[in-house]
Amino acid sequence: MIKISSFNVNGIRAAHRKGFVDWVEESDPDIICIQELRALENQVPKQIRELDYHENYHVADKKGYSGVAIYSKEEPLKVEHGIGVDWIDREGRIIMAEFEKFRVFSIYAPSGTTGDVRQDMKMKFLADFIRFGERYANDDKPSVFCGDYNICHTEIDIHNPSKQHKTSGFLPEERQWVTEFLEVGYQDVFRELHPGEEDLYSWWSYRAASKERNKGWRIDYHLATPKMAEKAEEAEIEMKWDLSDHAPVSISYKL
Amino acid sequence: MIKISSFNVNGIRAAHRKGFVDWVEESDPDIICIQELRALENQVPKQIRELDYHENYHVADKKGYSGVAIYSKEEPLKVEHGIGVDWIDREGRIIMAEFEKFRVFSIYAPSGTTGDVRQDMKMKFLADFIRFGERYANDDKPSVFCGDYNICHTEIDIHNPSKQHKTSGFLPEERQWVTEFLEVGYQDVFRELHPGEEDLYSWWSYRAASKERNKGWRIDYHLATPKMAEKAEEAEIEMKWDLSDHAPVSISYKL
DNA sequence: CATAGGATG
DNA sequence: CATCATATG
Repeated sequence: MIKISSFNVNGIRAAHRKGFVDWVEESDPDIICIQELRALENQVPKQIRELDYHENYHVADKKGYSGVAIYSKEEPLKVEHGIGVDWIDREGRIIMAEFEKFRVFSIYAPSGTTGDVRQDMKMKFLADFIRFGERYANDDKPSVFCGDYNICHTEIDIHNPSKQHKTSGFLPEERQWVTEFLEVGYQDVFRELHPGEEDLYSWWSYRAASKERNKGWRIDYHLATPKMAEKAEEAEIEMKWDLSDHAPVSISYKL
Repeated sequence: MIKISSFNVNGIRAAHRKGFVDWVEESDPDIICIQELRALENQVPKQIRELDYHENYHVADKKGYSGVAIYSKEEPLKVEHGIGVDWIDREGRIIMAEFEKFRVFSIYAPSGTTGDVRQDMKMKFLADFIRFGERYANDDKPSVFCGDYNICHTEIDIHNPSKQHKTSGFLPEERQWVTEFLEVGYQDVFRELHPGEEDLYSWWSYRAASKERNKGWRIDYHLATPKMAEKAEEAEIEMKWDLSDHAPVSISYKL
């Protein structure tokens, strides 16, 4: 069994102060897909770097902004950064680690909440990203795209859906994009293991005590090819840790 | 007896979080000369504004920067802001409150620690300020200029003096300026009440545990005309409070 | 080392 | 509401 966790840490240094290392030791994932590192590699706290994982990073040009990583107990056979689109790759949003039996991606899609300019870039990112996804959809080697997509797919993925139809992250065109990505050949592994189950979220606003009231959004996914998804056994959102505004989404695969 | 406190709060909002109101209630000064407010008047915490003091402010153009105030139990007969030099007055460094029997000033001299440009401005400020001091030196009404001058006068006003002769705040020309200000007709009231006494400081760097080791500087003064200084009875640096990197310098005058 | 404001989420 | 960068001290 391989346990893979997807976790937007909202600043690895902040998460470290709140007990990131305790989480790693207790949850003990084999692979951790990190998003929003908000640090350069050499700014990652020493206690984290001393964990028994191979670390691979893809950071943004801009300091303190974005950045993804994959930590793995096993050393990857190959690591790739970005998707080959310059402006995207300078924002540190995609990294891939290839192992003998599968590939893992750590993905951080742009947020569109700050206005039209960023919303337009988000949609551009998504358009390019779907083509990137097509490259791996029919490959013999199973793949899983873990990360923060900043989109809730369906009404049960967001609290108070009726009031959110004009909110970035739940716009019709964004939700449609998730549907299209699934049509390319990916499966929403967490949802398949918890079909129809309500009130399962992976992000809560820091405002208005959203987490204690569980007024959240499910925007962090494992999107996997069928050969990967069929191996999934158990999926959990690790809500008990308060390390970030997101919670780790951890899934065990029988590989 | 009138107790006047001079206190660089290093951000009134931060000082408030650490118990500024407790200090006011326990120390109970009649007049508080505040420096480095680092807030607009309407950003001052409500609990402070609800204290039983008349408040008068002189803030900087730049938000979160500099700013002085005088809080007084009695309402001033007159309040004046600045010294009539535009660039100085836009930095919120001087306010005067006039009462029946005396005048009080709250002064915040520039720091020169960030480099030559600011050091030059500090010396320019001091040159203009000495002319401002001359206006009140021979006035019948006693005056006291309370504040943070960012200068240690003599070797006993700074820890480790032999190593500081090239440090902004203890440069020969700065120390000479204090001497000249005294020659204009002001007295260093705290020092006159504690002549020759060592290890009396009003500021400690936040670095290297300077305060617990009492590795400080005395840069906050009551500089008073003779008619004011002769009324001083008791002077204390209130080190027990940890509200700022400075401590309040409180002197009681028999007026 | 600490306080602010500003950008970003 | 929170994290980070930058200016200032």
